[in-house]
Amino acid sequence: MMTFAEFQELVNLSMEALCRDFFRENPDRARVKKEATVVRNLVKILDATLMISNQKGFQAMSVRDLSRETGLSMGALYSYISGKEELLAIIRAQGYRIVVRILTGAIAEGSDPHEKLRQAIQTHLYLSEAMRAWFYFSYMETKNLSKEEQKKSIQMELFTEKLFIDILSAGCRAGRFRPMNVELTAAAIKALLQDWYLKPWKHQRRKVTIEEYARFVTGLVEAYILPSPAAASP
Amino acid sequence: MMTFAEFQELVNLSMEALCRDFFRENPDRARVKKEATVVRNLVKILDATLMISNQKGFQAMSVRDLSRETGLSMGALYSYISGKEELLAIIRAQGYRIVVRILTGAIAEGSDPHEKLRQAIQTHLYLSEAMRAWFYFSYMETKNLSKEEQKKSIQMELFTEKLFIDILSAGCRAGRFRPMNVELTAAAIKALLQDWYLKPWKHQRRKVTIEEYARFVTGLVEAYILPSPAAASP
DNA sequence: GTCTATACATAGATAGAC
DNA sequence: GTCTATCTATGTATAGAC
Repeated sequence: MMTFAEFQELVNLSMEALCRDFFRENPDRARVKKEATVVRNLVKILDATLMISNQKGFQAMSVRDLSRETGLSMGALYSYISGKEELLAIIRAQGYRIVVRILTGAIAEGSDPHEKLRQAIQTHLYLSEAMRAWFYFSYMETKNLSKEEQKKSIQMELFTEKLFIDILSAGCRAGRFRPMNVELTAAAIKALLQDWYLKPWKHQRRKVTIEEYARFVTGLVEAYILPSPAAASP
Repeated sequence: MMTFAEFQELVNLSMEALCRDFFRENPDRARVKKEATVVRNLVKILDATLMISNQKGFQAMSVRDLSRETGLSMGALYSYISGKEELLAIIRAQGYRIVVRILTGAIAEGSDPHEKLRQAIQTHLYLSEAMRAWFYFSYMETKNLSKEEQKKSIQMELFTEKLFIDILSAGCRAGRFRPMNVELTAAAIKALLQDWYLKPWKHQRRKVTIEEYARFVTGLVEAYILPSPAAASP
């Protein structure tokens, strides 16, 4: 299996790459035109937004906070973003694209259900670690968004959960996994994976590495879904 | 095992009982003196706070929102609370007291580790369902609190987790459970229990009852911690 | 006890100089 | 491209009539 360091190197998830993509797709969005400048400042703005929001909440973050943290004046800030609301849309949309791309790519690789499941658990964990601030933000702020944005958030949760549901279902049909409620099981897997980035303080304090955590979750899930040795032999 | 309806009837967790307790302990806190009035309005205020905050976040809830929702004028509101901040303190403190009381009480009842574990899982779930708004609020707003209040929140998470750690440890020592990383296992149980109130929409949509969910979590955890039949027999 | 009216601070956003 | 100064809306909180 891949280590987290290898994963992080393999997929370039830097905020810079993300902002460059965004600028090239929406070149006329900002008042400023030079790519290098836009990317440089957009990186600052988005990084600062995630950091401040994850400390005290997006709503509590004022644009003045953002100005102080980025070193840009109020006026400069508003030449890159149309307002606070747009920040939410950019962050969410760019994040989702990456998540969909990486997760579906990783799962396609696996051959049998068992291997696919391990791969999905590990990739989901690694991805959330590489984009921890984004995942945390996305989870915590969802309920404060507009109804429409909330819907997209829920769709994303259900999309990633569906990846697990499909793997589990395929495994059941193939007789590799024992019969089970695949929806509940997939929901449980999601909850375990989310706990990693929702409570970083807990795992840091106990010095649990992400590789250990991946093995633990895999073991816990497998103990539940694999046919027990006793039942399988006769 | 007890059903949720029975649990809810057994322990009276109404907001009214909670507010009455609070008033009797802090009789000189509010400007208003008549118990019936204070309790009646405090119930309105706290209920409204939880409802609005859980929809758009505590920070985004204005005192004017609170005034509209409770039917009390701004002036009247401020004769029950000293400010928005105090609301947080009241809600958190009263909630914690109840959680500690109910959980420790329920776990003391169980005899052996296995029974205690089931009891703890079920009670934690039922309690979070009976006080769903409070649990959701507590989870979502923690990161937005003052450093000191955050510490109390984390202590609470660790306290309830410790209940599970102790049960698991006792079970391991008694040879009833197989050897395991009890801290990781307890953390996983917490994550599964929290998922119930963090994503009510998911379970509602799938028509999963809380009794079913309790059985599912118990089954999942037991599959992991019980010595496997194959390993146990020789 | 409850209300209305209001003070005062801070928020988001923009105009126009440089 | 970036800054400072400023507008307007909204927020928390209080004073004082009833």
